[in-house]
Amino acid sequence: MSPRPDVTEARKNQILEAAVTVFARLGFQQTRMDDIAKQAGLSKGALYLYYKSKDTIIAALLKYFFMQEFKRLQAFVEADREASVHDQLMDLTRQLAAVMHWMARLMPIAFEFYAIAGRDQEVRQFLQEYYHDYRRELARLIQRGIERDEFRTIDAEATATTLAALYEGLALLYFVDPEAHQWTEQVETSVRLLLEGIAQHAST
Amino acid sequence: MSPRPDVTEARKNQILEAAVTVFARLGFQQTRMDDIAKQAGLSKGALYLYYKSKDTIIAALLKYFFMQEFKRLQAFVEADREASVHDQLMDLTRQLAAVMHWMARLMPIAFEFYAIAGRDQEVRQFLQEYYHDYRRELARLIQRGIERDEFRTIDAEATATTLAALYEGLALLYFVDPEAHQWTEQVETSVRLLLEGIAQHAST
Amino acid sequence: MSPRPDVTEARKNQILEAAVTVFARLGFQQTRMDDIAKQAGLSKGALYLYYKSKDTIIAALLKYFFMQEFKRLQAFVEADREASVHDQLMDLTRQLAAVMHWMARLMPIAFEFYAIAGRDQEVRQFLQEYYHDYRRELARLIQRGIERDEFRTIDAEATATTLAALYEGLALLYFVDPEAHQWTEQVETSVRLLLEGIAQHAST
Amino acid sequence: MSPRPDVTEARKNQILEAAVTVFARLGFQQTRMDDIAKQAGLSKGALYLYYKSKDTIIAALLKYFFMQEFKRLQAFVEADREASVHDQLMDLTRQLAAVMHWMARLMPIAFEFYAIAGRDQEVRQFLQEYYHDYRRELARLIQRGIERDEFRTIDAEATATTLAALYEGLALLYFVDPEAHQWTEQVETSVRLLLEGIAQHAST
DNA sequence: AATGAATGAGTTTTCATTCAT
DNA sequence: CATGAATGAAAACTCATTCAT
Repeated sequence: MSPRPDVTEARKNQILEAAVTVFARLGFQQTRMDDIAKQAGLSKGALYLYYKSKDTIIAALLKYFFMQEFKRLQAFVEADREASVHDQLMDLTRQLAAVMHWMARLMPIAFEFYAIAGRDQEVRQFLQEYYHDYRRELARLIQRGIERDEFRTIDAEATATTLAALYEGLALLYFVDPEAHQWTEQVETSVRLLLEGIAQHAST
Repeated sequence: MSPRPDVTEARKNQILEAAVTVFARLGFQQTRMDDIAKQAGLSKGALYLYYKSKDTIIAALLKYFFMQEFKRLQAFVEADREASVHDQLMDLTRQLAAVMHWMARLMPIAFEFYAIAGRDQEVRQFLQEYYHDYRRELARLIQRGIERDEFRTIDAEATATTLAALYEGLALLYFVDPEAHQWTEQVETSVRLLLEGIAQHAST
Repeated sequence: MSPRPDVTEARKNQILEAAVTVFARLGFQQTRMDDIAKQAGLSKGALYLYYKSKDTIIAALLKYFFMQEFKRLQAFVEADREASVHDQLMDLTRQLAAVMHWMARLMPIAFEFYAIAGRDQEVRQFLQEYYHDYRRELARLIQRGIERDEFRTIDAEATATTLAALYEGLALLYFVDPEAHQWTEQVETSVRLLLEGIAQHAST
Repeated sequence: MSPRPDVTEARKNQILEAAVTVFARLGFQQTRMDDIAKQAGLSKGALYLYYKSKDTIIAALLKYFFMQEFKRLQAFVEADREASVHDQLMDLTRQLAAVMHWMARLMPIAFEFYAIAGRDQEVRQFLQEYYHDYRRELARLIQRGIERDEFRTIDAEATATTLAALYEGLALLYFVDPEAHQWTEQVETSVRLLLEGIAQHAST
């Protein structure tokens, strides 16, 4: 309605993206409002027009950050693919391996959020929901595999949790030491071991 | 005989233990030197008699913290047990599940260290060595399983990495949402799935 | 035309002048940043916008302080006066006597700089240059007196040094005990004694 | 009387001498009680058995420091010499030049005392007495010169002040830049100029 | 008398936040 | 809307002084 289109949303994202970049490099604490402002190409004052405080930026980032991650998974699962679930999961895995290097740059942010979750109820709750949804999507996929007789009659939920844990753990290990292994292969091998544990003997 | 025995070692540990407690609750940044001092039952000045700075305490904590963790694993692996490797790993897993609640309290510290590793070469290197050693111990155990024909001829290294990742991931998920599952069972189920993936068919 | 003119230079001087006042009263060490801020009519934080640290203020003050002093002398010497050099030096002396009371207030600052010169190469070097220039100006004047046959053929440099030493010493004695003498007369008498020592007999 | 001789005086001097050394190098403020203790070969606690506080040490030093200086002059003047006063003063001057290098090391302490005098009545008063006595001794000598007809009928007091100022000023200039001149000659030249100003024509 | 571990008040410096322009 | 100069609360760290041994 207003003659000028609402620039607010754009600015808020501009700030969040700047924040991601700087936070990833310096951490929440070491990052100055000036750093974010400079990275966003705005003045320090402008930040406060869009976010009430540094903490508000961090809180908004929490959602922005994990939302993006979740959408990737969801998009994958919702694509009603014709391939076997086994192949779909290997696809998902390969995709993960492919973006690992890029993700590692952002992982310090995730770790800081995990650390904060230990003392902040709201952050913890958000992460709980995130992981709940994340596992639900995986479980849905695995359930499909059971129904198609690709997998044994296992607990889809528990298996999804296992897979999610494996992904998280591999990402952590990769982050700590990207040179330690041929991670692309390692990730595939890890998931293949798991899939063999849940496969019908026929598939072995 | 000497009038005053050297209390330096004792004090340093006293401070580190206090630091663990407070850091876990408040995080590195939110924790004031006064908080550590109070928790240790010392004055702020006394802290500086034993550690040059807050950062020095954190650096000392890094070693103290992961060393303890590693010793637990090492003690387990070195015990030359007669049980099957499968049973040993399930034992290790159950032990992990048993201390998970206790560990979760300390995980924020670990997460902060991971976050710092992203920007501090020394911390990163320390963690690399830690995980390297950690995986090596697990690989040793798994290799034993292969030699005893319990497991298929798999890559012991890659499998150890998988197991380590699984442990880390499960600990993370537990930390975020301790109520989400019957974690004791979940952890066992997860590892059992993996073990089935690597077992000789005879064991299925 | 620009909305806000650059106040940096003004602020820096404002701070230096405040610093002179407070340092003279309390000394470098006893002076709190808050004292300078209050004296300057600024906040403590503002000080740090213009000077990196307390030491930076002190360093800037060193130059500001002695520069002013030197300019006074230089202005005097450069004025190509027609009076005899003897009369010019007596003029300079009377001028010194006149501002002595005002200078005494600032002398604690000078003394602190001298003390620091004992352990700081940069400060020492600055003072060396200051006194070098100071003596050179006096020597120039005295040389003029020799050329005009007012003075005997003496070493102008050595005499300038003598005069400078006399000035410094008298200022010191005045500072320590302003009531001890009729200083205005004392200073004139002292310099007159010296001038008689260097005068051609004709002037006796 | 007591079986053990009183060690208190010895200890107090031991501490003062240590203090002189360290203060000269580091300044009053930068010097830690630990530095003095170490230099004196005592423990920090021991210092407090003999001096109530750091300030008490500094206060005691003030007396110790200038007293030594004064004794040197007094010893010189009291020696009822047969030489002409002119020669005696030149002797005194040469003696000054000879110890200048050694004195320079201690001058930072003197400067700190001068600076403190600006804000501490007690210190100022002590210095006033010191310089009063100092000038009186010189005046006594000069008066002798007048009585012996070596000097013109000048104001002995004012001349003593002039000479004292000259000494102080030369010491200051030497301290700031020991390489600037052949100071030994400079000092003699300076005083000779003055003496020529006060001499009877006969002696010129 | 002597020690040196412990104390805690005091100071510099930083930086999120505000607000006059 | 946007700016960036100014604010001042907060915290790491120091070191003179104390006191149990």
